[in-house]
Formats: sequence, C-alpha cells, structure tokens
Amino acid sequence: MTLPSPETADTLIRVMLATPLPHADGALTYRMDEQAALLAEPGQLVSAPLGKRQVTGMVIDKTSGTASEDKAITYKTAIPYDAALRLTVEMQKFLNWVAQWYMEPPGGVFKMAVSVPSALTPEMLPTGYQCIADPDQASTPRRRNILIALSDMAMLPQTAASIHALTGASASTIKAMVAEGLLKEVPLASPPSASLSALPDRQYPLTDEQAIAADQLAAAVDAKAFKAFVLDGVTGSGKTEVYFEAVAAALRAGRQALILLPEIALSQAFEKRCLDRFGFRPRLWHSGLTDARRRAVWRDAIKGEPMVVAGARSALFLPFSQLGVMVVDEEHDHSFRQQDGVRYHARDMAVVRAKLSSVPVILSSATPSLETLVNAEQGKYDHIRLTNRFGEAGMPEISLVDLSKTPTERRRWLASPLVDAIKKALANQEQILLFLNRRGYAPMSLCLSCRERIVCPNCSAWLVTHKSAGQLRCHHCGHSSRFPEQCPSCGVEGMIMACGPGVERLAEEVALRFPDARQGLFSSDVITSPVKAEAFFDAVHKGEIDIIIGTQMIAKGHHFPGLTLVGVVDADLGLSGGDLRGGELSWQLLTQVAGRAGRAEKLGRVMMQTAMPEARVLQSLLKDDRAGFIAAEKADREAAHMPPFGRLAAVILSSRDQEKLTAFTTQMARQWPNYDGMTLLGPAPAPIRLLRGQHRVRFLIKAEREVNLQRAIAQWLDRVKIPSIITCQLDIDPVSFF
DNA sequence: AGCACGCCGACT
DNA sequence: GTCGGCGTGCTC
Repeated sequence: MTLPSPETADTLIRVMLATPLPHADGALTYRMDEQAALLAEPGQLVSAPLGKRQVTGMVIDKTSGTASEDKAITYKTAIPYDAALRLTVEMQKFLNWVAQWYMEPPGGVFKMAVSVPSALTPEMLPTGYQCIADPDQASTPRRRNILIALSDMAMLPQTAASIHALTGASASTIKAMVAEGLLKEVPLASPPSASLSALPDRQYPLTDEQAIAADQLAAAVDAKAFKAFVLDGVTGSGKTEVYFEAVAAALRAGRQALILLPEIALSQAFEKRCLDRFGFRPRLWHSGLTDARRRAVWRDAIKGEPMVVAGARSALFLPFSQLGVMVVDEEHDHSFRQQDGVRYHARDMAVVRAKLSSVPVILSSATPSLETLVNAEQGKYDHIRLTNRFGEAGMPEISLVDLSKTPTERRRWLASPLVDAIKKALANQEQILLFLNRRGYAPMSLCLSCRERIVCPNCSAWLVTHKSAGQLRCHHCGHSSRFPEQCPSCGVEGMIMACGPGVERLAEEVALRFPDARQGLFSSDVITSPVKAEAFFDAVHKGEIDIIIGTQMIAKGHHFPGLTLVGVVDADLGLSGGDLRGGELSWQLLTQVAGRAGRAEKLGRVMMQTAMPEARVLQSLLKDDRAGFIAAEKADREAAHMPPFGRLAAVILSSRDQEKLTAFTTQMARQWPNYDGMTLLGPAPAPIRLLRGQHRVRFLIKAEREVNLQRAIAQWLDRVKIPSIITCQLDIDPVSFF
C-alpha cells in the first residue's frame, strides 16, 4: 500500500526558464507549495532552482494532478515573485511567436524579457536615521553635531546622504552611532513614481500635411486596434513631430509608448525634442545604462506606468503592460537586426507585437525598405507620405564625378572636380562633409616583396591598418596586432604597402591639400561615447570645423546648418558585394548622406565620385527618381523570387575541423528532402569562410512566401545528427550574409 | 547558456 | 604529485 507522499499535496507547474534549454518548449516542471500556488497564473514570474543556480522562470500552466509515481524525478520548488510581476498574455504570445519564427529556444527569447534580474526583487526602501538620544550623550563633538542637526530636522528621519550633506558624517560613523544606540534606522516611504502631469500643449505649429497625418495616427491610437503605418517623408519633412502626436494620444489615454531608434546612444538631440513636446525626457533604454536605470524602466513598464521609452532594439522586449503605440524610427536601418545571440529583426517583430497587443505601429523613414513599401502597396500597411520639406531650401543638387574621366592621382582619393568644389566652399567659409564608409587608414596591406596580403590569423579577412593606433585590426573578430616592421609571410622588412583609403588616410590627404582647413574625424574608432559625439557636433555648430570626414555614423540624423557640400569619396562601395540588398542599402545610405547638405538657407551640393556612373543607384539619385529605383529593384527581386517576394533562410555550419565539416555538410545536403516551393543552395563556403578560427559553410534556402520554411528546416535538421564538433546557426530572413 | 565532471599537459 | 586546459552532458 502506498501512502500519499507529502509532495502530492503540492501543485505542479510548468515553468519556462530564462535560459536557452534545447528542450522543445524550454519548460521544466516544478512544485509549488499551496500558498504560493495561488499566484501560479500563466505569466507569473518565479524564481526556480536549476542545477547549481537560481534562474528566473515564468509559469506556463499548472499541470493537472500531482507528482507521477513512476518517474523518478524529484521536483524542486519554484517560488513566485510578487504578484505584480506577471507578463501579460499578449507578451507571452509574443515571446512564443518570436521563438518559433526564428527557431530559437523559447527560454532564450524569454530571457530577453527578464533582462534585469535585480528588478524582480522588491524595492529596497531607503533607510532613514532618526535621533534617539540626547546630543550630550555623544562621545565626540562631531557626533554631537550630528545629533543636534537631526534633532533640528523636526525629528524626521534623514537618509545617510542628507546627513552627510548636512554634517559631513561618513556612512561608517552613522552605522557606528546606530550600534551605540544614538541613532535608529527607520525605513523611509518609497519615493512616489514620477507621474506624468497633464501633457503640455504642442508649442509649434504643424503644417496641413503634418496635421492630417498626425490626426490619422492619433485616431488609430484611440481606436486601440492593430494597424501598421508607414510614415514616409524626406529628411526635414517633420516625421518626428507627426508621430509625437500618436505618442501624445497614448499618454493622454494613460498608456505607454515605445519608440525604437537605431544608434540610440548617440541621439541626445532626440531627447531634447521629446522634452520640448512633452515636457519630460523619454526613458532611455540601451545597453549602456546602469543597472539602477534599467531596473526603474523595467519596473515601470510592467507596472503599466504611463511612459515614453526611447530605446534600441532590445527595448522591444520590455514587459509593457499598458502598451498604447509603437514607433520604429528609421525603420530601414539594418541595426534593427540583432546579429548575435538570439537573432531577430526588431522592426518586423514590432509589427508582430503590435498585432498581438492590438495597438498601432508606425514605421518611419525617409528611405523606407523595399519590404515595407511592398507591404504598403499590398494594403497591409497604411502609407502616409510627407512631401514638403520644412521651411528650408530645396533638395540638394547632386552630381557625379566620373573617375574614368577625371581620375585621381596615384595614392590620392579626391579627384579634381571635388577638390575644386572643396576649395570654393572653403573660400566661402562653408562647411564640407567628406563621406567614406571605411574605418581606419587602409582596408588592405600588401607586401611588395612577396605580394602576399596581410590577413587575419583567425578569419578569412584582410587586416585593416589603423595608423593612429599603430595597429592592424580585424573588423570581424576584433583581433589586433602592432603594425609589423617586416612581412609576416616572407620576413622582408619595410616592404609593406597600404592599399586603398580609409577615413584616416583621407584625413591625411585633406591635411595635405587644405593645410589651413580645420578638419574633424567622425568614426566609431574616434567617437567612442555619446559625450564625444556631442562635443563633435558642438564644434561643428560653432564653426570650429571646416571639413568633416566621416563614416556612416555621420549619416544618421544630425543637422549641420552650415554644411553646403557633401563629397562622397567612393559611391561604388557596397555595390559589388553580391549582397541581395546591396543596391538598396547603398541608395539609403547615399540618400541620407546627401540629406546632410543644404539644410539652411543655402542650397546644398552633393558630389559623388564613381567609376560606374551608369549604376542604377547613382542614376536614380542623380535624377531624384526614387520611384523608378524602387520599381526596378522590386522587379529584380520579384523575378528572382527574392525577398520580399520569396523568403530566405541561411544555415551556417561551423567547426574548427575543416575536413569533418566539409564531409558532414556534403552528407547533409543529400539528406535535404525535396520540398515543393523550396530550393536548397549549397553547401558553399560562407562569405567569411573563416571566422574566429572557425571554418564556416553555408546553406541558403530559398522559398516561396506561402510555404512553411521553418518547419522544413526543423524536419531536415531532425534527420541529420549534428556532431558535437560542428555548431549550427540558423538565420531566418537574413539581412546580412557573412 | 551555465556549470559540472572528466581526462591529459606544465608547474608549486 | 597538483593546477588547469576545454570536450561533453545535464539541468525538473
């Protein structure tokens, strides 16, 4: 006869753990005692033991019945956190959706939603100190002063910090006085969360066009239903002001607004615009925040506190429980695609979250992605166009510098038409931007003795010379070494020649040609913090810089009123990469760079140096024919069944052992079931065939839109047993192809 | 992912 | 003789 064991009285619950368990649903079973089980609703966050550690979990469901007798599993106990720490049903659905779409372990996705472990434990109430003794009992004059000061404060308890400010007392002195019974520790009430006071009225007028758009968006927010908008307008057409009105509508309804931005860390200008409109700063969310800040934002998000969060892509996984609207600013930007860890596209997933949460989402850009434009055309998104440039000069005048007609001199990268234009601008005291999307001094180095190129020891990539740092660096794995005296291949000394230009080398040429001009370099190697970026912009605005030399970092949304000439040093970069979106990306980047010119009274000029003046991208920029460019790109992609007309997935296998990798991937290809509407391409060496010492082989799967690509891949991978020396990486809807 | 256990090289 | 490299295997 078996007696019911004490455990059978406990509830068993399925718990999803915040760790990428390979397990199908990422969940394990835990027991919970009766009292705690009352909180065990789906979405409830819990603390659960896993091996030696304690991890965050989320209740998926209560399993009916009790511990099964046959299985020899001893269930551990999970402890629920505060009842307020519960993810909404919408959020749970969202996390599952992301995990399934990208074929990621659900626990890995869930982990992104609980990325601030410290936010789960109850608020530490600040400690106050109260005087409980007569000042004359103090052993030293100093302590006497402290007691007197505290008695003077109407006996209200003071924080250690304020006691320090009043008397200079150190934390250790205060602790000692508590121990001696001179002071008493009392918990202070938690500070009230800063509630949003009534929203101020908008201080600036909107144009008719803006007002119509803003009303449409605000109405959608009020409707509390899903709807996707493309807010499509040239630089300076006031898209931000328009979507701010949607944000305002959400705030008026006591709800939360999320604005996703690329490169958030550099955008202090955005904060100011927010302050101007709403009277408060947005809550920021990016990787550089302190734990205390993250904690505060995360907690207010789950509490449902009305708020505006401006964040990088990871903000998409904040546990908002009163979401009212989402905005994806610069929606075409590729940095919304997370490349490491869990791979996801924040723009695409923002649309998914909006749909599951029944809120509108606004995709804003001056150069919307082809995907988004096609969605708009097919009626999935509402297309709102802003066509007027806000009280400013017209579009800049664009011209091409044909390098076959006016070649540059040897080891120079500025051709005479551009040099002349720079001289003229300098003479007129106007500012110039030279754009070259290449960090460092030279992208490649060659030994003149043995003709070998210097490559990274860990990757199949050239090492980039960084002259100012005296280093060679790999831009893929971060490898760096001192610039060698002798060739690493043949050992001959002093024969290494830098080939091609980077921004550092361009700066050298500028210094040589225009010795009196003041120049400033803007690249991620120099501008390493928001503070430095701000200082740089300041210097430009004050007119302390004549010639700005920058990589793509400079292209993103900064106003330079005094800038009249933009020189694109190599407009062909990125056109020959074989990348599916190479042309589109190049067009977006060049459009953005061009948009830096002529924003004040003076008409801007953009000169693009090219060896391929007939290239579609350049011709369309020249003729200001965006529609034509988009139509042609679209036709190409449609004919090739490429996204957005077909779908892609990359399967990358990597291993230290090249032979075993090749053997395995060949065999793997034979295992591919010939699904309808899908084509397997590969195996082929990945574009970067060696990365961080790992050899890489890639499959590409091309599929029709309607087929279930993920399921096919899952079935395929089920058939093959991947050896442990080989790692497999999936990339669903890839945007970059390394 | 963590964090163990586990089996082979250079050191107190 | 131990410290420690990272290969493989499990976590209710």
